[in-house]
Amino acid sequence: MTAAPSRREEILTVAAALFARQGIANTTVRDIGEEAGILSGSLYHHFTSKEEMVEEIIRAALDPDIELDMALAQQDVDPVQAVRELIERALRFSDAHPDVAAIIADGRRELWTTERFAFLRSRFGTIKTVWTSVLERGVSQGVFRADLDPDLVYKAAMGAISATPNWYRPHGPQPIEAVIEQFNALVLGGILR
Amino acid sequence: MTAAPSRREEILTVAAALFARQGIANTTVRDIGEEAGILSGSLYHHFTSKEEMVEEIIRAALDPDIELDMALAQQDVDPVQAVRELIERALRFSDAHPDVAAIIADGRRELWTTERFAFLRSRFGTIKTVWTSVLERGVSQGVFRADLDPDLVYKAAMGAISATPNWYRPHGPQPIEAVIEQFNALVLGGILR
DNA sequence: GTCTATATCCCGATAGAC
DNA sequence: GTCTATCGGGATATAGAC
Repeated sequence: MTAAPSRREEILTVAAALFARQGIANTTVRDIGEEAGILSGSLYHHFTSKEEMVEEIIRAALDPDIELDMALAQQDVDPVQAVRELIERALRFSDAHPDVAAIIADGRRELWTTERFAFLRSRFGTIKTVWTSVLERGVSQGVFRADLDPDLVYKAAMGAISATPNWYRPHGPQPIEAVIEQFNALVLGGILR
Repeated sequence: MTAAPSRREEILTVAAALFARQGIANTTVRDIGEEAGILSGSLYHHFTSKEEMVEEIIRAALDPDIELDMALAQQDVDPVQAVRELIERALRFSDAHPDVAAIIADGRRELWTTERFAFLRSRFGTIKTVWTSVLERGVSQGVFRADLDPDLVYKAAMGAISATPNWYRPHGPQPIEAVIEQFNALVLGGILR
């Protein structure tokens, strides 16, 4: 019962695929027009700029679960279980929104330094805070190794997760659950006392 | 007793810094000229194209230790020790050649799809083979977990390592040895039986 | 070896007809 | 809502004087 996609949404879908495959800067508005069956000039009836398309693509994928981010942080949840959920949530995002995951990972430098995408920095800042506070709690509870550097563990784990768009394909031979399983074993094995 | 750098080398040094900071596509030959104290047109007396600069920068950093890559693979080295060395070698590269590490990580899509940089694909293909064969040997020897997926472990570890240029700064507060130590504990803890 | 000057191309974006 | 036509700008690269 999904409503028929508006022309605007159709265009964003093909644009997202192009941005993910070729990178934002290497995708021209003429590319997008060609793929969408429209002339590049006509795109500007729907959008005011290419940047606006990028922003809308990213926001559409990010917005739905904003409120879930903080849930695991300050609580009295088991740190081990919290780490599992953080890993699963991040990997399921790459599975559900592979184009956006690729766009964010690949366009990192470009997006991070553009005023328009400041919301991305703050969003990932929040995610980092959640990770490190969970890790710190695990250390102080003696369930994670005492010599563990929460900041570095976050960077390493997020680095590995951010790279998944380079090789993971949704609906491919490897189910996302298997990837989650391996990541859980890898990360938890690496940090448990 | 290092020889005085040639003009060519001077230019490549500032170009590498710009490519690492701004990305290859976002760095213009005018940027490079300005930073090197030369006009953009004059750069073409030294180089035939911007691509040539990129290639020479990468090759200069990569070439020296080509022959060391295969050393750890087929041997009868202890798999645990081999993993330690693979991690250390990769991280020391990011420490010794931070600009090139950043250029390769950030320019991945662009470089990987350009004929001129096919040598990069083959180079990293070799590295992957070494990692996975070491991991497989560890599994079959019963020292690594039996359910471990060598391919995925390589991708995760390399993803984390490739992201280090985003946050690690040579000569910064954190010595590379500390980073190596943490990565070793993290990865080995994650894969040991 | 560097500068002056510019060719050539492609990009994002706009204006107005239909 | 799409097309025709094009502007204005910035990119790589070149030609020839000094």
